[in-house]
Amino acid sequence: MIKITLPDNSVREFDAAVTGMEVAESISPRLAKDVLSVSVDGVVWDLTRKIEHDAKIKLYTWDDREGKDTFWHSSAHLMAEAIESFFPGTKFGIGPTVDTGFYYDIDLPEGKTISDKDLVNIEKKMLELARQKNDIVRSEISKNDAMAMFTQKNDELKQELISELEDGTITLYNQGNFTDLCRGPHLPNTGYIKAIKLMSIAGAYWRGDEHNRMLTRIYGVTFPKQKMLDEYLVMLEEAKKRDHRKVGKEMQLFTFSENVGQGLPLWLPKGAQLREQLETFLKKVQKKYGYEQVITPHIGDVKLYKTSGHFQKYGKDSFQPITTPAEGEEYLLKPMNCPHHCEIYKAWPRSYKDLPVRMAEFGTVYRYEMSGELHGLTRVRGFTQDDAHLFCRPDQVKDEFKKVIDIIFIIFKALSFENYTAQISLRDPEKPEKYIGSPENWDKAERAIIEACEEKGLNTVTELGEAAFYGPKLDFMIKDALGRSWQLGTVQVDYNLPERFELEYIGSDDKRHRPVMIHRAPFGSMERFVAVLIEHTAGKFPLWLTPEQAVVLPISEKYNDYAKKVSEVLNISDIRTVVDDRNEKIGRKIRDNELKRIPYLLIVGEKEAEEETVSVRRQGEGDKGTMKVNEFAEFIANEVREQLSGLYN
RNA sequence: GCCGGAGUAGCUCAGGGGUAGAGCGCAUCCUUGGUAAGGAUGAGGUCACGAGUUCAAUUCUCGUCUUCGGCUCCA
Repeated sequence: MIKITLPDNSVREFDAAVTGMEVAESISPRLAKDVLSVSVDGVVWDLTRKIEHDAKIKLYTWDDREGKDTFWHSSAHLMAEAIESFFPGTKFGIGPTVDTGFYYDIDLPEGKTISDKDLVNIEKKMLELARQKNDIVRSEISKNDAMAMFTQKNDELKQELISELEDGTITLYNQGNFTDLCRGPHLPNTGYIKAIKLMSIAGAYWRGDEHNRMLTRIYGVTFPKQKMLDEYLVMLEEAKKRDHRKVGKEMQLFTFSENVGQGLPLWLPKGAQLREQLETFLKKVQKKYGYEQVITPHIGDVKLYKTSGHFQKYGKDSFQPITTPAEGEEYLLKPMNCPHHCEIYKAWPRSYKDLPVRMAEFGTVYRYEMSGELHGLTRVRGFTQDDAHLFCRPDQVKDEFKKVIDIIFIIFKALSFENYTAQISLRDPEKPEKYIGSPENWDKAERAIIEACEEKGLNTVTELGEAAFYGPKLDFMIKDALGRSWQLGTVQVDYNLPERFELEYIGSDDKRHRPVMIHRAPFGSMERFVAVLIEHTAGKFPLWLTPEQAVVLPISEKYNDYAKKVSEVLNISDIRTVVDDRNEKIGRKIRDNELKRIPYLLIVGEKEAEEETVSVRRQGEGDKGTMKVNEFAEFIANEVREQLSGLYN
C-alpha cells in the first residue's frame, strides 16, 4: 500500500508502486494530458518513474516553472539528438533551461561550423523526431561505466562532468538513438513537443571561463502548441519595437558617431531635456533629504586611485593615464567620483555634529568596457552617475541606508517601475583575495545592509560574490523590453575607503574617529536609466518628464501667428510647447505628432484664434474639447503637480 | 577581448562582376484645409574603410572599423 499526499493534503492510496502519471490519471484525464513532471518529497521526477514509498507529491504543468523546465530540458535533448544526426561526432557540454527556453553548448567535429541555415534543418529534424513520440527512458549507471561510455564517444566534455559526480548518483536518459548524461527529469516521450524555434547561435566559453575553449551555443524555445509559439514570436516583435536604441533614434534623444568613438553617447536636444528633467527631479528629492551638490573635475591624479585601490584593481584594463608634457605627471580620466568626494570631506575638519555629510554630484565617469560589451545606452564607456556619498558615524549607517532606499522608491514611484528585483550582493567567501579591507569591517557592512533591508521589509535575493571589491551592495535590477536584466540603483556600505583616505571626525569624546561611507546612485547612470525608461514606456514618457509636452497645430498657415502666440504663452508658464507650422493638412499634422508621442496636441484655427482658445487632443485618446489658453496652462500644470504630488514637497 | 551574423540615400530596406533602386523623410512650388498620410517637381549615395583577384569590384577574397545576438567582464 502506497499513500500519496497531494498539495491540498488529500491522500490517495495505491496497491503498489505508482508513477506520477498514474496519479494524474487517477485524478482527471485532463490533468493526465497536461501534466509534465512531478515532485516527490520536494524533488522533481519523471512522470514515468515509480514511486515506491509513501510520499508527498505535486504535479506540474506548463503553468509551473518546474513543468516548463522539464519540457525545455527534454527539448534540449531533442535538439542534441537532431544535431548529432547532422554532425556525428559532436561533443555535448551542458544543455540547461533558461527563462525563455533552453540552450545546448556543443563542440562540433573538427572543421565543421554551423550557420543559421542549419538551424532550420535542425528544427525540421527535431519536429520529425518529436512526431515519432520516442519514449525518454531513465537509467542508472555506475561511474566507471559512464566514464567508459563517454570515453568511447571521445566526449571529453562529458568525461569532465562525470569525473565530478559521485558514483551511484549518475543517470542516463535515452530517446531514439540518442543517450545523454543527465540528472533529469524529462517528459515521458518526445511527442509532447509540438512547436520549435531555434533562436540563435552564439559562442560560449566552456564552464563559463574565458580561459577555456569556446563552444557553440544554440538557443531554442519550444511549446506544446504551435499557437503558443506564434504568440511568443509576435511578442518578441513587439518588444523589439520598444528597443531604446530604435525609439531613441526615432525620438531624436541620442545618437552615436564613429568619429567620436564607440560607447560614447551624444545626447541630442530632446534627450538632454529629458535628462535635465530627471536631474532636476532627483535634486529636489535629495535637497529634501539633506544632500548638498558638489562639482569635481573629470580627471584626477593617479595617486588618488592608487589610494582608493581602484588603480591596482582596474588600472591595467582601463583607459590609460594622461601624462603632462613637462613634468610627466599622470592623470586618470575619473572612473569613480568617490575619491574626489573623499578629498572634499577632508577639506576641513569634521565634527560628529556635522555628520552625516551627504555629498551629491551628477558625475561623469569614463570606464573602458570591452568592445563586445557595448550596448546602446545600457553599457557605454562614458556616463553620468547620479552619485552621492554619505559620510556618517557608525551609529547612523542603518538609518542613512534606509533613507536611501526611500529615495529609490520615490523614483520608482514617480516612474511607475513596479517589477524590480532587490539584490543583496555580498562577497564570495571562497575568494577573499578579490576584496580589500578586514573581514571584521566586511561583516559589519554586510550586516548593516541585511538588517536595513529587513527593517524596511524589502523583498530581496542574496548573491554571493557580487559585491564591489571595497564593500557589499544592495542593487536594484530592472528588466528591459526583451527581458534582459539591468542593474540600475545601487547602495553600497563601505568601511574601507574611509580608512584608505584616512577620513576622520572628532567625536563627542574629543577623540578622532573614522566615518563610514555609503555610496549610492538611485538611477545608477543616467544613460542606462533612460534606456530602461524608454523601454518601459515605449517612449511615452509621463507628462512631467517628456521633452515636448504639447504641440500647437494650426489648421492652415493663416493661423501660424496665433499658434506661435499660444506656444509662447505656454512656454512662459513652463509648459514645453512647440509649433508644427508645416504646410500640411490638419489630419496629417495630427497623425505625425501622435506618432511623435507628444502628450497634448493643440489644434487652432479661425474659431480658436477669435476666442483665444485651443482645441485639446490627448495623445492616444483623441479630442478633449476646447479650452481657453490659460485654462489649458493651468490644466496641464495640475496634471504635472498630481503626478509628482508628495514626492518631494 | 572571444564565437557567429550584418554594413547600399537622413530612416527602413530591395538589388547584384559592366560604377545603383523603392517607400518614408528633406527642398521648392501648387493647395489653405477642422481631428491619424493632399498634389507636382527636385536634391541626396566613393554601395563602411583599405588591400587583393579581374579587362572591369558596390557585388568575389582577405584585413580594418562600426554594429547586432551571445559568452566573459562590469569600480
